[in-house]
Formats: sequence, structure tokens, C-alpha cells
Amino acid sequence: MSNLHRLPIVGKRIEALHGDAPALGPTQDPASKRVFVLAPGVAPVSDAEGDLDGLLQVGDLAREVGKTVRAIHHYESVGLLRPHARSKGRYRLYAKDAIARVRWVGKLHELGMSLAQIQQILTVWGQAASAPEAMRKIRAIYQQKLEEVRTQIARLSILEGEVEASLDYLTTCKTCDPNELVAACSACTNHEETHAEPELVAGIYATAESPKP
Amino acid sequence: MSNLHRLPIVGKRIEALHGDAPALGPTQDPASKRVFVLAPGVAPVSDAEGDLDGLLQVGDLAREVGKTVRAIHHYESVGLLRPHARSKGRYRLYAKDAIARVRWVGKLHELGMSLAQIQQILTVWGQAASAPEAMRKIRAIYQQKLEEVRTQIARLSILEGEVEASLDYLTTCKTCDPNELVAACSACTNHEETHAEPELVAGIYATAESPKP
DNA sequence: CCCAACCCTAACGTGTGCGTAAGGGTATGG
DNA sequence: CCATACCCTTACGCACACGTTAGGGTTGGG
Repeated sequence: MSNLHRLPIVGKRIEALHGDAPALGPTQDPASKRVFVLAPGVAPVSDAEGDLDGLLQVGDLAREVGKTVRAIHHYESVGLLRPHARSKGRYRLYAKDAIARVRWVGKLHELGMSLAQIQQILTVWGQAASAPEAMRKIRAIYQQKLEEVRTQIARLSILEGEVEASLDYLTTCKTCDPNELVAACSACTNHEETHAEPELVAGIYATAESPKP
Repeated sequence: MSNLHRLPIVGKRIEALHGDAPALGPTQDPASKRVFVLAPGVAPVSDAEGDLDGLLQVGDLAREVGKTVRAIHHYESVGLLRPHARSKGRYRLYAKDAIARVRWVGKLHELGMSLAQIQQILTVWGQAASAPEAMRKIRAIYQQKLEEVRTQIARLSILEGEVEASLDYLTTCKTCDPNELVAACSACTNHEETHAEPELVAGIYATAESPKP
């Protein structure tokens, strides 16, 4: 569904990778304002993905990984990615492994790393004297990330439990007098005493209001 | 606001300290900006924190909840909190329920809500016509947050698995020739074929380096 | 009275990850 | 030649949650 245009390649020849999944659904992003329109009258049905020469323009790459062109540019600007070549008109041309790179960035970002931190990994990688050494360092980073993500999951699980407890606690309110005012909540005695008031509930009616009209 | 679904990975907080050190007089520690000292000379035994009628100064509150004074001020500026009184010299004085309020804010923030969103809850609460109605709305909000946090946990769990798989995959590198260069990794055949190369590994050696000196 | 340790109100600064113009080429079908 | 639909670089803007001066009062013990 990408453009079928052939792009002149000016730079050095880049190793073209082949053998990837051929038919990728266009996967239009509905939440995005980005418009993925086909050229009018063009319906690239059988010509699934193989861009000529196997290189991708930045827009193709962006679509492939679900990012915006701006994001790709940004990644490049912080040293996370570089086009393998440029067209005669200075269009960025990416090999397919750029897809893996961007996805990799995305995952690490989801793991809570900043782009700068992710870039550090590449630096570590590039400066390592040997492959085993590089991998040791990468492993160390990943090991730490693993612990962090586990900690985070634990934290969220606790919060999950607290939200559940609060919802449970608040079910009692369904039986409350419909004319009762919120001001009375802080002195409410309708809740079971078996459960203490959750912090996610108690904090609501502290003596500090909001509206300042 | 494209990532409302995203929850903060990690929350930093300041360790809440309690001054229980012996009376050393006013500490002038140049290494620490924040000085946690009890009133010099006197260590009140039973009257642990009753500054004025059981009210807390902003610094006391901050220490109690592990936030900075600036953060407390900020919360006030966005309508999340208000002092119950002011001293003659316009010092903010908080009742103890302010502690619950701030903790409540902290938890909701950890759940991925912005301060503005949290403030919305207070607005909803304050504008509700009756207590049961207010609680219904709160429950709806919490219900949604519960789903979001569960989604987030699921996402992180997947990532956790991927990191684990990557670490597992990279163990093979320990047996790699110590003189092997990183450039050879992309063509490495030492790894078991039973597991495909994890994306968290593959992305590292795409053809886009970093150092641009 | 003095001083240290607090507190006050602005108000500007910071780090992150892009969004959004602005102004202008490039590539290709018709 | 023209109309699209891409692409380029540069650069300012933004949302968030505070951090950080800056300049100056307040509190309370000694």
C-alpha cells in the first residue's frame, strides 16, 4: 500500500534484506490524525510490500512501525537511527532492519527508558571491544530493566488492589439515602467496619476543596 | 494527550524522615539542602507533632508524605489542596487530613492521572447533588482506572517476558569467542534455533549507529 | 536583641517527546 | 506542464510536574 514509486538511489548499495512477511495489513491508525491515503485509483493488491530495492521512505517506515514521520526524524536526531542512504533528492531511505530498530526503541521506551538512555545502549554496543563484552553489558542493562519492570508491576498490582478495595468499599454507597449530602460522607457509618476506609476514598473528603469561582 | 493509557513507569519519592536524633542543636549541614531537624534543644515526647493546635506547617506535611514543599505548593496551585488556616505571618497550616489528601493525590498520580484529572475528581465530588450520586461518579472513574491499570500490568508483563527471553537468548554469548567483534553478531549462528531472535536483541544491530563525533 | 531555620510570593527554568507550522524541493501519473 | 503526494530543514510550541533562584518576612529559643 505504500507508494509504488521507484526511487533513484544515489548512495552506495545497501545490502537488501528479503524474506520478511509479505502481506502486512495497512493497519490504519484510527486514533491518529495522520492520513494514510492511497494514491487515487491505485490499489496495490498483489504488490504487497516489496518496495523496489527493498528500501523504505520515511513515511513507509513510519507506517510500518506505527509512528509518525516526525518521530522517526526525532529518533534520528537523538542518534537512535540513521537512514542507510539518501535518494538523489535527499530523501531518507531505510533498509528493513530499521523496522526492527524502531520497534526496539519503542519497546525500551515502553519499559520506561528515555530516548537518551536507549541511545546509551547503542553507544555501549558500539564501543565494546568484543562481542561477548558488549553482550555482557547489554545483559546487565536488561537485567536491571527486568527488575525495574517487575518492581513496577508489583507497584501497580498493589494499586490495583487498592482500587478494587475502594470500589468494594463504595458499593455501600448505593444503599445510602439519595438525599444525603456529600458533606455527611466524612461522618458516614454505613460501611462495614471490617474494612478500614481506603486511602483512595479517605483522601477525597479532606478539608480542602477545589472550586474557586 | 495521546497516551492517557500510559501509566508512569516509576515514581520517585523522597524518603519520609522522622527526626528522632538526639538534640544536637540546629544542624548546619552543607551537604544537604533539606534540613530535617526537630526544634533545637527539645525533643517533645508525647507531643510528637503538635505544632499549633495539631496543625502542621507545610514542611511538616511535606516530610510526612515524602514530598517537597514545592510539590505541596504546586498541588495547592492546581486546586488539590488548601491549608486549613494561616498563621499570623501567613504560614500555611494544615490539619492532619491533609496527609490523607496528599497521599490520595500521590496514589492517583501513580495510577497515571494528571494533577488536572485528579482535580476533576474533586470538582465532581464538590458539584454532586447528593452523596450517592457523587459516589457513583467516583466509582465510575475508579472503575475505568482499574481497567487501565490492569491493561498496563498486562503490557508490562509482556515486556517482562520479552526481557527475560532476551536475557535467555544472550546467555549464549558467554560462550562466544572473546575476540569476536560486535560486527559479527548480526551473522551469529551460535544461538539455538528453537528461539527466534528477540526484538529486544535484533534492534541493537540494525544498520544505524550512534557516535557522531 | 540575634540568629538559624523556617516560611512567603513571584517567576523563570528544566527535561521529554514529539506536534506543528513555515518555506520550499522532489517524484510521478495524467 | 500540472497536480498530487510525498519529502526536506529549521525552529518554535506544548504539556507536566515540579526545581530553582530571588528577594524578603516569621518564629522561637538563647
